[in-house]
Amino acid sequence: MDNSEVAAIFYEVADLLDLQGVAFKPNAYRRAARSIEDLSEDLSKVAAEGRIEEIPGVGKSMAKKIEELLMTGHLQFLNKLRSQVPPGLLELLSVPDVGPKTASLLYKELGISDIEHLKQAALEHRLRGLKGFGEKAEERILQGIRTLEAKGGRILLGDALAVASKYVAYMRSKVQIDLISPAGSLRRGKETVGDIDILVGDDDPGSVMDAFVSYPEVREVAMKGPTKSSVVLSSGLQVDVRVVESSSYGAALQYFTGSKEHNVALRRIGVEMGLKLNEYGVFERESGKRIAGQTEKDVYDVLGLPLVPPELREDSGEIDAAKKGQLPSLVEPSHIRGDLHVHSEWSDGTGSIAEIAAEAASRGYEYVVISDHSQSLKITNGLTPDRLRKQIEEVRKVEDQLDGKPRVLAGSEVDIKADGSLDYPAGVLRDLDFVIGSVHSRFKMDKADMTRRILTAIDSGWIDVLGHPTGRIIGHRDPFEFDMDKVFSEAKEGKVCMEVNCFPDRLDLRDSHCRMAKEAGVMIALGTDSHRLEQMDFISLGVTTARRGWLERADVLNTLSAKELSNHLKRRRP
DNA sequence: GCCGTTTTCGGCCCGACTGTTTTCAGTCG
Repeated sequence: MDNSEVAAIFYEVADLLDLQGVAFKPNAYRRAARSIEDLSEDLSKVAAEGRIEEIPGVGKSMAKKIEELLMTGHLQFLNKLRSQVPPGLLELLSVPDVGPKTASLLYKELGISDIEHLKQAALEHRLRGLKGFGEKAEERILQGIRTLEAKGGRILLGDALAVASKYVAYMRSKVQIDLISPAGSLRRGKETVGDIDILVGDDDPGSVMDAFVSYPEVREVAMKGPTKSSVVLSSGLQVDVRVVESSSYGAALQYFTGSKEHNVALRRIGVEMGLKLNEYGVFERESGKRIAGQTEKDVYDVLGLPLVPPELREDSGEIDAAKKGQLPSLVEPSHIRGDLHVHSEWSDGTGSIAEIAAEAASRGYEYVVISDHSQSLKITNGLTPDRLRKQIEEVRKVEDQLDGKPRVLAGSEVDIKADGSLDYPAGVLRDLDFVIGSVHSRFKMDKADMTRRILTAIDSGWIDVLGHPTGRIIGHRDPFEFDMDKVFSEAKEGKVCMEVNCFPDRLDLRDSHCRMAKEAGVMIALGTDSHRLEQMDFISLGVTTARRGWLERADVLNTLSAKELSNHLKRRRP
């Protein structure tokens, strides 16, 4: 039973308690579940060392339940709860506008215990007799079920950013707006987002709202109030906008950026100081006097904290770090001096080496790594040793023509075969400036074999970077299993970097794994895995992921200058 | 069920919007 399984069980307990109308406990379980998810070590290890109760939000009672889960794989308490709540009632909670109160009411009054029956009842107009239910409520629930059936999913950060910037540009074109910014999980840079939040600071909310709902791609206006509106786009994506007076913009931006848990923690600090936080500002409880709100920094200031970067606002240790003045100084886009993973037309990319080099130069990079696929990956037109030698000649030629601005490194994304050997012999690898080793096949190997496979590749001494280390494709392929602790410690030993593959549906390593890698002393290399020139933009998604993983400039390989990089690479050739 | 330089008991974040209410409960973020 791993951490995420224990967390999932606690979430279920919380929902079941909610359905029974139990107060406060549900949130206690949710808080503990979140702490467990964020834990950077195995729960079983924490348990073995008697440190379970050190997990935030876990006390005696939950510690016992965790131990029971780890020992037996079951939880009596959960079984009891399940027997008290009809199966299926849980799924009702996933319907928008159906919360615990409504779900229990539906069950008690109409015996409804799953979405299918709810849909039937709504279609037959059997809901409108219920207390608090009218025609509208019935329609809303039907609409909610349709929305759920239609999408249910979250969209990739890269896609959401594009939608948001288009939307913001539209609103700006329609009406004069003082201040506007995406907020929510989008601003925090989560790898996927469920909806898009936009915050506006303006003293004329009416016209902003009108502009907002007039966006051509709006399919449905779900709600429209004087300061808050919500629409569904034809893609099914929900977009919320909130308008506050410009003088409250900082407080509101803080508030709507979240995360919810981060904000709860901040308000708790506020309460201790006799302050009240809301989207309009920070107020003294006694006098009601407003003491901050213009900027986000002011809000954190009056709480005695430095400004916490949005990417860290997950209540996963950043508040403590802020209190102690130990927030990391995060890596920034401007620190990045090159792209370490780019495909050309030699394999399955589209750009020529000269075009890629020119693109890198136009981005102000000092270097770029050409890293096409190796020979086994036939489907990508992987390079035979012969073609690779020719490509290296071409790389040298282009670099000479540009007088080394940028430096163009001859690299390869070399396949790590099932036995851990590399797809080129040493004689070929020796001619390369930069080697990314990647697993592209046999993802379903068992954990021990996959661990051995990766360790063998690292131990070869040839690879500089382990490419997309977990192999996941967000929403399509789960990460493959291997012993990350072992791999990280071996990588540290061999001075091998882990990649953050910046491709929008990879982001691999992910944020939390970056943090683990840093703690293990492993450097991160950002590579866009570009197959077209414009995809080199993806570097910003990688920087965001690195920031969410608490990485600083010194943790990221591509913050080195060209000279430092080549020294680094020279040092570690076998 | 957790937690505490005000507390080991008594709190537990806060406000907008909707629908159906004739003053507010439920849901959401």
